[in-house]
Amino acid sequence: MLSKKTKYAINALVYLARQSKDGEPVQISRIAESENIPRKFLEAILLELRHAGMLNSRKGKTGGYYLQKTPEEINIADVMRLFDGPIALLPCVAYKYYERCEECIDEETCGIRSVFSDVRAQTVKMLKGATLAEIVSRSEGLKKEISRRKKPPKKK
Amino acid sequence: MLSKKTKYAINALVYLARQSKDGEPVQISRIAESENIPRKFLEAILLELRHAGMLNSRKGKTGGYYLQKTPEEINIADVMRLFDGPIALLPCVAYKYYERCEECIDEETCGIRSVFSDVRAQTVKMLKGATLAEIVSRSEGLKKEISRRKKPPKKK
DNA sequence: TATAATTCCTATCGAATTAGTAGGATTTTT
DNA sequence: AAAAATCCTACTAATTCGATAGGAATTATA
Repeated sequence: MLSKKTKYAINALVYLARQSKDGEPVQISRIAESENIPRKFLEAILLELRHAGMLNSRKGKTGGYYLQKTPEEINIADVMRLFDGPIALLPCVAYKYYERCEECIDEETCGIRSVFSDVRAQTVKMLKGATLAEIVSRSEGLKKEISRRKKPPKKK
Repeated sequence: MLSKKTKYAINALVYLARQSKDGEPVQISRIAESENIPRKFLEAILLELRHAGMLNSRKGKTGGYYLQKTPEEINIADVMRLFDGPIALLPCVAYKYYERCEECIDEETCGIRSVFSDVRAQTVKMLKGATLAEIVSRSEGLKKEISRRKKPPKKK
């Protein structure tokens, strides 16, 4: 499961993708209240996102955070790696965080590894496609579908 | 990432799928040595697998563990759920372990949830297909491929 | 130029989880 | 009766998670 940190990070990023028109900074406390995230915890999270180059900030009285990249360039895979580490379920199939399984007898012929290698490839593919833009778009789609269902079609 | 417990469990199960001819029990200490798993830890793991109905055991001098189901019937998804809980990355897209995200504002229109729902579906599908039989078969396939590469084809 | 409001940053903390270990009870074969 | 295996409960050290505290630095504005 995702850590709360990662979940909060994604929610904050999506919020910024929606809110910040023309890149105007949004205050931490505003994001925290809107997204039900503990203020101080969010502070630490946004800081890390800035260090990772996804966000930028302005200090002082009119300060706040805003996206450093476009919503198309920020994806869930990168956010997850930043806070939770590898997406792979086994260290021996991770790409950036590769590590041999200590108990492993023969990595090359390991059927377990083969399975988890496939799982990782599929998952990474899907999570890279999950950009902030894609998430916002999906949400819009869901809203439309629901309002369509609530207003039943007129009789002929 | 998988816990060591889950990894050990899978390795032990695959070992049993390979070793136990005609369902003869295999001793814990033998599995532990062969698969590089701490003896006492493995003891606890096998016990859980028995309680879950995947293994059975015989006590006493000629005792040990053996598969309770066929290698086709035991899959990685079930083992992971047993030790690590849900396969879903968000509680709100888990099936058996469903839980609302506390911070969530509207589950129905959540684009994040939509993405992770897809990821879960794909992952579960792959992990259910990953039976002990499939894993052993993949391993055999890999062995053959390697030996083919080492003996280069004869000249015409 | 003071001050109010914001981010920046380090340190700390309690609770939960992980990865085991200890030790003896129970069961079965010889 | 002894040997050898599983069964079962309890414990523990180390790490991670989810946060909080408190103040330094920065910036707009009265």
